[in-house]
Amino acid sequence: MKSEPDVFGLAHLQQRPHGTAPWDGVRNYQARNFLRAMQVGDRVLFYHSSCEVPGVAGIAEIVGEARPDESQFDKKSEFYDAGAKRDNPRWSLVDVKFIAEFPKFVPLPTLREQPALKNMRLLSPGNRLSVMPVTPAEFKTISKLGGLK
DNA sequence: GCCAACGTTGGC
DNA sequence: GCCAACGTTGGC
Repeated sequence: MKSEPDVFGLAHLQQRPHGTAPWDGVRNYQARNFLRAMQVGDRVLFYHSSCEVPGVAGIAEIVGEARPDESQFDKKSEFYDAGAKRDNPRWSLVDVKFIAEFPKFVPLPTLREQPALKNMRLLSPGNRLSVMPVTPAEFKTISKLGGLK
């Protein structure tokens, strides 16, 4: 899952009560579908985007499966969607919990150097999805680079 | 259903 | 700030 560290980084998640926050504001259908496929207990790589050094900062976990994202109905929200209907919500969110910050931040160029990650979706050209799947092997590789087992 | 225009994301 | 790669919108 991607987020801009200046807006909501891994440190922000850690500081929340119980290290938990709703992952709202996803407004892309593909990303939404990946959110809806998530299950409680799924581990998440927390990626920092649009910043000085983009890369993976650490690990989070899904603690609440997909439910309607209330901000789609909130006219004052930047995520308001006039097309979303109460009886058939268009956008979902999941609840995410902080697990660990990597002892070693894993910068994007390092990810690109790894042969084991050459097929990773995150690294494919033009990738703009803020939520995307990761294989167990990719997860393991990146965790090791980050200094965790 | 096609496609141009436009907006957004995100690395650099 | 630039630009490539999308996704979305709307005219036709």
